Amino acid sequence: MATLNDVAKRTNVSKMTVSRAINHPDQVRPELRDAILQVMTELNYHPNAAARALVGRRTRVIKLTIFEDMDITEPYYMMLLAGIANELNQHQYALQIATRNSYEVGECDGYILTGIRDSDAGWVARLDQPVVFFGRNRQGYDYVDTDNFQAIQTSTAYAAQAGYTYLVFVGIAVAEPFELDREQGFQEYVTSHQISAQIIRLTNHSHSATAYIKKHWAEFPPNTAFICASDRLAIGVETAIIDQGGQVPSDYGVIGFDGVFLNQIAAKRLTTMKQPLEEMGRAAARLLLTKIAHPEMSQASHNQEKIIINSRLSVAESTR
Amino acid sequence: MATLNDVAKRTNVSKMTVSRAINHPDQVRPELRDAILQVMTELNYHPNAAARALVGRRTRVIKLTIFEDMDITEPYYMMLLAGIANELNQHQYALQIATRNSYEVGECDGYILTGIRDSDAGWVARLDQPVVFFGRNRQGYDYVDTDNFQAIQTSTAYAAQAGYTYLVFVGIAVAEPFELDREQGFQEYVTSHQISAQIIRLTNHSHSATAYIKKHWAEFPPNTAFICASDRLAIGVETAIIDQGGQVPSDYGVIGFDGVFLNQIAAKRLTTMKQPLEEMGRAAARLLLTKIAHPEMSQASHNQEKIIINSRLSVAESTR
DNA sequence: CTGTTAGCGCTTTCAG
DNA sequence: CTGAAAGCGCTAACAG
Repeated sequence: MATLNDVAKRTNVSKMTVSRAINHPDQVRPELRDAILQVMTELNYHPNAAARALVGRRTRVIKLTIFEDMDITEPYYMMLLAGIANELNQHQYALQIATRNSYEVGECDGYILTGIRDSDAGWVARLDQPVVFFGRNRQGYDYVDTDNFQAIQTSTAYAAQAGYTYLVFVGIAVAEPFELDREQGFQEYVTSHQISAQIIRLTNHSHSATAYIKKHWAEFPPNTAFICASDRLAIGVETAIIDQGGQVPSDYGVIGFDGVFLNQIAAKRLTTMKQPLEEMGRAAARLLLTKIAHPEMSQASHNQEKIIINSRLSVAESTR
Repeated sequence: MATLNDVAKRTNVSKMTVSRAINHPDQVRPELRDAILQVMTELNYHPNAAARALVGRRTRVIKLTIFEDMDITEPYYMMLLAGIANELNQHQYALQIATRNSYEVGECDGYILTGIRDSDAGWVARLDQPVVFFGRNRQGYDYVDTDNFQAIQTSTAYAAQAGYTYLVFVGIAVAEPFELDREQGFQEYVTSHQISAQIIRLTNHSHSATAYIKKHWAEFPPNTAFICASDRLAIGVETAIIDQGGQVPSDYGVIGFDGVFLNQIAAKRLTTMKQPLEEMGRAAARLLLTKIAHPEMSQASHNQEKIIINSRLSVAESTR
């Protein structure tokens, strides 16, 4: 491994000049600089990250939490991760994966947190570096999210306008902000438009939905649309309808949420509220890097920074 | 941030003694050691990773490649990642995500590679740290994999013994070792047992399978079983069969591959060859850490180290 | 068992 | 524009 010194000797300058050629190119005579750069590639020189981190107190490492209880089989997280990684890489930052046991192994310049539970509040508050959340949170941390309230209103309005006269919201039985926002979006829409509707809450598995819909089939006359809080639930609903002999989309509509992958797998490709996760990941990374670059910003304004990225209804074969 | 020196002063010893209390506890008088440990927690001292990396020439960082062209929506990768992260964390190693553009930002002690294409051969060969592949490879790198040949033979044998008399292998149209092994496993089984069979190759999307099966429906008499190279294809096959009015599993059997997640989503839960991905990830991490700990091992024996982890047939509702 | 010395590779002063 | 000195936090190697 070539060091700064190796390059310096070969070029007959001090290592400081080489260092400057890298970090402050304008402070070095152009021809000298070019000669140095030349030698650097010849020697395949790469600055030692540890040494830089030691002297500069910045590691160029960002940590992202991945927890076991996060249902990591959701392709969701991988898309996020890819978006974050790509954005960080453009800025020469590395992405490290943190788990509950390892968030303190090795230093970093900032954290992107997702899947945090109330019981994590303690250590999260003690983190000594800037933090960005993925998903709305009540603790006042900056975050990136989509507007869940408005997304479901859009889905619901679409179903209503397509002429479905009975609307069912199939939600996930968790008391998280994202879910409450979605339910509320549905509720307010059907109330203000005086549409017959009901809300059901299930565990987020396709078979929960299938079982529920079959069991309560009598409650769902033709011209019912199901607005689901995830594609996983939507697939289960679709399976149940087909199994009962219902016609999709002519008699029954199904709308999912996420649009990462499962919507493509469904027998009738799902109409779904598609979250631009790659972009959301990038936005989280950018926000964090900005906070790192401007520490005063994080301190001065105590108000919570929010980046809301719109989801888009992707219309397919499960609605008319 | 407390440093070694802070702890040393508070304890009235030299910082070397503190260092020893951490790294070579047996070389420090027990009572002194306990006092030091006590002060360390009081001061919330954590060794600086950069300083250690600088002096020790080991970063305690492992990089895992995640490429855009890897179809990262496959929950597959996330499971792998989780397994690797968990194992590394137990050994106080951090996991970093590398992309094609960023594999050289920051040092590491080793690489776990997956999704590598022939065009990557150049930079892969130039990596100056131990490497473990995920998946069999022709370039002679150590790897972790499941026995694809034998896994498909098991699936095929299961279908035959269940009394399905016509067997169809639904493969993925790529010329990768994993796929060739699977096809060969099928081929050899049906040949040696003189079973009527055919092989088809499709892009790995459920709708490719649905479309193909519907179009060629006449070729598949009752008592046909489909052995698929992925759960994604299997779901598509199942959808087609149901759509054509075929009975699963009484007249038609479907067997998938992977068993991560999609098998649960299918209308009839899939019988599938379940890869223990979390365990495979852990195994890859362990193998790599062993190579790092014993560099001589990597050099001395030029033969390729292989860790083969058995997949298990998980029987559900799509076969009788 | 404990302390001293030296140095990992780099950058931030401060002098030229 | 360029160089010399000092030090980031830690540990290996040698003394005691």
